Amino acid sequence: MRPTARQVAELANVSVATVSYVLSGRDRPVAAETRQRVLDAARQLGYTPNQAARSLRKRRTQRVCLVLSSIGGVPSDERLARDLHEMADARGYSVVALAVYSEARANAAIDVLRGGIADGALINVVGDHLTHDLLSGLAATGLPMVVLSNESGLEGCDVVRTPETEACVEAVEHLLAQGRRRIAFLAHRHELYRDRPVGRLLGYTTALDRHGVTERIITSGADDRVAAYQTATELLRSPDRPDAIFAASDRAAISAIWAARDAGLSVPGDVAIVGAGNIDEGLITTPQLSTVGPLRHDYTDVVRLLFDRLQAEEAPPAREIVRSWTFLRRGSS
Amino acid sequence: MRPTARQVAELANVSVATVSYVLSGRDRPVAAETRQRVLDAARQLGYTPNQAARSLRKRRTQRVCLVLSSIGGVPSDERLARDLHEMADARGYSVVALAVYSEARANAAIDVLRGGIADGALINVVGDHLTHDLLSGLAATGLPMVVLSNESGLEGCDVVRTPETEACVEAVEHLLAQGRRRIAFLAHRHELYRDRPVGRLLGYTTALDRHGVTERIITSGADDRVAAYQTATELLRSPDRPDAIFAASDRAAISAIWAARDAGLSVPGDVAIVGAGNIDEGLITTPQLSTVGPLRHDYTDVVRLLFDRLQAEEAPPAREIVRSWTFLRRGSS
DNA sequence: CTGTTAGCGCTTTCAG
DNA sequence: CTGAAAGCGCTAACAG
Repeated sequence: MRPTARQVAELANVSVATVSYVLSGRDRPVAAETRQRVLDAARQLGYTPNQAARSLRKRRTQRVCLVLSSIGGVPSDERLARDLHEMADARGYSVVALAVYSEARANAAIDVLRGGIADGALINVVGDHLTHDLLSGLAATGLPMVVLSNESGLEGCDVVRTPETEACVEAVEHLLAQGRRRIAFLAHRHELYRDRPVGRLLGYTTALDRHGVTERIITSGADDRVAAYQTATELLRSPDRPDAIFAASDRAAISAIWAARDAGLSVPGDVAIVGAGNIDEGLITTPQLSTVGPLRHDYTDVVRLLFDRLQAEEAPPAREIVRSWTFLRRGSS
Repeated sequence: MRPTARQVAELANVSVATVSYVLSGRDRPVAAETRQRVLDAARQLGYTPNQAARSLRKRRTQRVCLVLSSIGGVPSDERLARDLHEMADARGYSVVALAVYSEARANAAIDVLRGGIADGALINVVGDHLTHDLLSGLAATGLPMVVLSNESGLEGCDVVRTPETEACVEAVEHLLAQGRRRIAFLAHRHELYRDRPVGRLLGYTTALDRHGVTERIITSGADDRVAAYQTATELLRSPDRPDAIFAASDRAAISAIWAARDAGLSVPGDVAIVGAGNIDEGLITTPQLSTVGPLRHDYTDVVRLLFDRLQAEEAPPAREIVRSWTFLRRGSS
């Protein structure tokens, strides 16, 4: 169905080798007139080289793979994807994205990667679908990869850490310092179904533990603006309503601000609200949203890690980047 | 680096053919004991078949490709992606996603598809990066594809239409019927840089034309919640503020509701607000958001189109689906 | 300057 | 029940 180099060669009256040299632009001297014939033939047939054959032969795909929890679930993924695409473009790579969603598909995604879909991978999957073993096994194949994860013991790849737990501790301590004692936490689902607290939830519990506050109000809702609004509304209309809400995502926190306003409560007077992620939208709420997160949303350093690895002669030592997360006090707390 | 079938074969003391038969599970009789030896050897070496080689040989990838404007830009993409993944899973396909972003990358994406990255494609790209010619050229290669587009003249593929223009006309006529005359439109960028109005913007201008209203207030902002908030704020604080805002996205419309409330205006008393897309979040605003959009967010019919095509013996005739879009009056208008 | 040829790693006849 | 061998479409020596 699709034309092959062979057909182009026949049409142009040259060998397939010449077709290959002309079209892949490798520096082999070829007569201008011949080159033109090949180009014409290729255009006429609508020829595009078969990537499977090419990468089988060259043993590289000129592709990188972005592995995410889902397509469009997490706001920061958008920036990560943009920055990756930008650098990939500049270095002549194309980008494909893979969504993990479930544990079953985590295995499938690993197989696709092991099957050689790309020369390298940038992995940002929250939750525990992509187990440590899966990741280690993949790294052990020699696939260049950089993983955004706070898990320990990841070897053979670059790791990007986000000290979110520490930053969340700081945020909750800030609330405690104001005298708030009934602090509710809106969690991401993936942080709830674990045997012990991790990540942002761990920040919450750690801060409370540290200050001898025993009350824990933990609900889900951070994954979803609507759920967050409903949860916050329930919380805020209950007789023993919290005096602070710490949400594991800014989106949920913003919903909480709206829930508070709609319930006739003042923020931060009646209830302080803090989010996580530092999305721009926090600047247009009334009051502006206090949050923990990165000061700048820039993943170029992360992305560079991957391309350094791809273009290195031999595998460089595993590197680690620690992204900076801080508490940003604004009007809502 | 990565083990090949040959190495598995040597370790198991069988031929590569046997390895292939055992691992790809095709129904060739093979002794239980031999099968086990192969399985063990494969496990021991951590063998995963090379997909490039496999699909070169089989002339199919068992993959489908989802082509989007961006990763995580459009809320409806999330549903589309989910539904596609679900059906792909059920039929034994994997899914890779491609983001187009710019015109340059549109060409790159087409090349990747022509290069045979997948057996079929589901394409949902707004704006004009993916030109009619690019799409037609791709369809002409025989690649099974379904395209979400209102453009006419797309041949050789299934097309999914969304009658958004008509639904938008209805929404604006509803505003006009209320006596609103200064109706502002918050547009998506891609609708602004065209020679003539299309899509949702066209709905806006058509309705106004039809009712002899000459005032046009067209701004950008629909792509971005923050920009929408700022734009709406400017609009609403100006001396000749609009009495209605029609936003090309619900996200922007919700920002506009906030902007109105923060400006001390009542919705819909002082200003009516209507969005587009019918996202769930419109149900938790105060007042609830009037919108145009689908009643149910379900893409299984769209996705089925693709898999029907993939699994058909010979190419079925091009089909067309028209998704239903309606005006949903709620509290904000 | 150009053609011939040997694979890349896999699947699938065809022989046994 | 299993192996040998051809070949998917391409690239890269090597030979001319």
